[in-house]
Amino acid sequence: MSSDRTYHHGDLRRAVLSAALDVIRAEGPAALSLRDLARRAGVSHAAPAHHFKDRTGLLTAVAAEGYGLFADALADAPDLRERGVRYVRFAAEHPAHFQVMFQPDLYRADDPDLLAAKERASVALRAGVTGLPSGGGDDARLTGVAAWSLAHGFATLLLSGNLSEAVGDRDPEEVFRALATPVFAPDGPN
Amino acid sequence: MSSDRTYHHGDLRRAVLSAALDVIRAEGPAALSLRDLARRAGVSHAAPAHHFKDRTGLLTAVAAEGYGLFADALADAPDLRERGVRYVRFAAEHPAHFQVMFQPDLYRADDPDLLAAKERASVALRAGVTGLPSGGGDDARLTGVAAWSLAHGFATLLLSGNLSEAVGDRDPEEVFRALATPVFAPDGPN
DNA sequence: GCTTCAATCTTGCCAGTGACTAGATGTTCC
DNA sequence: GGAACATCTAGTCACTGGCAAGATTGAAGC
Repeated sequence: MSSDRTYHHGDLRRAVLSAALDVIRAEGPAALSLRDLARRAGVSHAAPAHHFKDRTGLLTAVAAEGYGLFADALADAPDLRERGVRYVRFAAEHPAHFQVMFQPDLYRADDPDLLAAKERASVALRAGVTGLPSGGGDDARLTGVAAWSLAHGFATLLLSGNLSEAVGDRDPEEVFRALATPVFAPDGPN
Repeated sequence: MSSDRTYHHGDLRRAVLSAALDVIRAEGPAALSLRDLARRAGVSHAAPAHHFKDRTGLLTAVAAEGYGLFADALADAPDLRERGVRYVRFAAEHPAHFQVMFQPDLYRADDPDLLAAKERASVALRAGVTGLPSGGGDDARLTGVAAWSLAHGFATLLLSGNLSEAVGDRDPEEVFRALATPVFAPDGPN
């Protein structure tokens, strides 16, 4: 942070994006105000518009960045259960991104950058499901959706505060690993 | 709808609530505007405030109503899998309620009416989990969280449009029943 | 070095919104 | 029929998103 503010900010795009993530994490996407973000960055109220066009554009950028990070986080998971663990970990570490990503009415779903990142994530998510013992048929697809649902449900319930009682002060990842093991363990008990 | 509008609306509270559900279903909670709802109901812009105090109050009422309907929908489910099916059915039939219920930053979580309804739903959700073969210990709690996560994940992915490919034109309930059967069937295979 | 040009940022403006206040209207109950 | 109350209206204010016009800066070409 340079105190000698010049006319040009330097990296306003990242500054606004980061401030937006802070606000979303703390108060949810509904509390986002472009003017507030501009004030935090120390620029005029119309400056962010040049980088994001409008409020929806900003949220689209958040979602796109989120899907990119998501794809990276899921890559190279050894098995289905571990992929679920990384899914939960991503949600816990990037709650703002995660929240926006799965509320399509907040952003422009047809944005090219977003579509590309989402496709990358989709590939990373699907990889390995077809390598299950049940083969690559309809069963495998159902198994994939079940695994996705389990991880996604745990992640969203966690972020909405609905698991605070069940998880307690334990690491959410570990709780998920424990409950996921009997469900689709590659070599677990049962 | 009476065309002979009188000074008193008759049931403005329900009219605003219903209009709100329509908007949320179509465009999400972010698109809610109290003034728009007032226009739809044919009353002045400040009329809804008497029934809901403010925007947050309206969303609190939506969440409270949702938890009440939710508790009713879950009551008397024969087994854990069927409870999951009803969970998914509720989300599909009441998408607006469901969306708001699980975004606590939208409403006042300490509202008495809401807390009462949520407690009812919580009881209905937990009932039967302790009656599982694994007993009432920590395993049962994990199984309960797993079942909840599975149903909740499927429901939210469904509402966010992420399962349109996997579900196709089939009934979501049936798809869920199919994928849930091997996971925690009361008397299924394995 | 100087000019041109595009990118970035500022200022000013407008319509729409949420929230508040004071007052008007209708209803209920005695 | 009149008082007390719930409900609705009208007016206002601060704030927001979005747009347009202009100012400032940095970079590329000559």
